[in-house]
Amino acid sequence: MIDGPTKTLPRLDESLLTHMPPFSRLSREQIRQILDLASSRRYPEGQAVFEEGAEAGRFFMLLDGYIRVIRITETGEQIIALHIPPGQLFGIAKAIGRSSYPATAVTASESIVLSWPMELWDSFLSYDGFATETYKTVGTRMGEMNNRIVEMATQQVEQRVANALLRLVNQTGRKVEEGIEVDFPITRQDLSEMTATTLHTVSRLLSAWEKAGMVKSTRKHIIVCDPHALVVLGHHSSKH
Amino acid sequence: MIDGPTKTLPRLDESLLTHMPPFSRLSREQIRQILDLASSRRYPEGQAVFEEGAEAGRFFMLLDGYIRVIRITETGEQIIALHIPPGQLFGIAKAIGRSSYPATAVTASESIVLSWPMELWDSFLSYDGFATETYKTVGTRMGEMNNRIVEMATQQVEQRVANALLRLVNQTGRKVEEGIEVDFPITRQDLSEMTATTLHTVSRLLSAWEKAGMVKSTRKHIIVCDPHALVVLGHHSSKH
DNA sequence: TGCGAACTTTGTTCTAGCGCAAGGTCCATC
DNA sequence: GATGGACCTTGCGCTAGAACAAAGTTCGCA
Repeated sequence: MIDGPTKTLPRLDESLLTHMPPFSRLSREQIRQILDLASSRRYPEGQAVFEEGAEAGRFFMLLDGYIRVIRITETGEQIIALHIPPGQLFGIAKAIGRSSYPATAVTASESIVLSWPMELWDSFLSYDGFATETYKTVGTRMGEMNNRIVEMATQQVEQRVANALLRLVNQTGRKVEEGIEVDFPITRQDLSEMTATTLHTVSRLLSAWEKAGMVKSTRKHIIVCDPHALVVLGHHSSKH
Repeated sequence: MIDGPTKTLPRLDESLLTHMPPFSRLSREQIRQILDLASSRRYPEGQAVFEEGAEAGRFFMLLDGYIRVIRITETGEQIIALHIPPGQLFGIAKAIGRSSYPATAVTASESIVLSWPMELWDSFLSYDGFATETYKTVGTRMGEMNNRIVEMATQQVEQRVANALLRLVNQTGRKVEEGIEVDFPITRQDLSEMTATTLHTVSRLLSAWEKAGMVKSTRKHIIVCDPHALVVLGHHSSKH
């Protein structure tokens, strides 16, 4: 079966949303209403869901997969701003008083996404708990950005990469035999775009950490074996 | 006359708020109500209005002066996150779903500040235009943080300092005979904390720019004479 | 009017990590 | 099962800018 770009998948079940924070205080009927207004769509890995600067016509909830929020400079460099795990809203330009998307959203792995027309935003705000949860999300993301600025301003590359990797496994980690694995395909290049360094430096660091038994990595996969050791590295004072 | 810490200055005039965006759509009576609930206070230069991590008991509006939003690392380094010009709300933790302040606010020059107990926040949200303007402010600040991350990740020190200086004169500049002057006392150290570099490097850059006739600076004062030349410097490609 | 603290300048040395280069490995596709 | 593209590794030299150092300047205040 082939899905057209904005086609709806087989009827969505209420249980999809009942445990997602923005909707968790709603009744089954309310959730039914919300689902009936939603489009759902599957995106293969690496697809753009929306582009920076485009008119913010819809807002989204990630049901499954991972979203990478990126920005691109005039000179073509990519910066990865954020990874979004399942269960979160994204593309919520209206929540920060914008009418266009401030960044590009790309799937980091195959993903299932719900979306609604932005015209419905104001009506969603009146659902119990929705506004609160939304602004909490905004606050969290702001906090993350802030921490990132502080990190980039004060820490060495090794510490930044260690911290970025820790954040990834904390937020999106999947337990495997040897440790905790980042739950989506990730390259050295990706990590370098998250930490403002080069893929070469990331590669060298991962090699060194692998020799020290702290991580294990293969093509596009990274397993953290000894998180504590990474934490130590990450806290390692500052530029002294 | 000596003001106690939370004392109210002589009765506040409605005209103070009528042209501030968050309140500009309100009637004279509504503004009167709001002012009657406010405390106003004068802070000398360099005073903390609130500290990172403290319980967010009040929210604020800057009437006059400048606020510097800073964060401090475990190792004691300061990062300047933002400067807030008169007419803006700050310390609005509730707007991003937080119960504590995410950063420290210090006056960059002598300032006059209104404040209200955070318990009033929800009631303020129902004033026409207040919520919209507030979330726009949040969005703008998020955008600035985002740009800063991109800048730090892709640009050289010289470009970052040039851009930071341009932003300062654009947002807070005062026209003087020789050009545009930053409207509050600012040291090389401050500029370095805004751009993740050292005061030495900033000093060298300013010296060079002064020789080239682009700026004029004295102790704690910087005048930009040739903004266009700085713009050119700031856009100067990237790390190539 | 003289002292000390805060701020600024400028020179020199040193290094983290980037740029460049080359080669290796994995994987999809035909 | 061969070809090409995407991804990864490693070595080496170089440079932006931090660190270190020392002296000069401005200002508030006793």
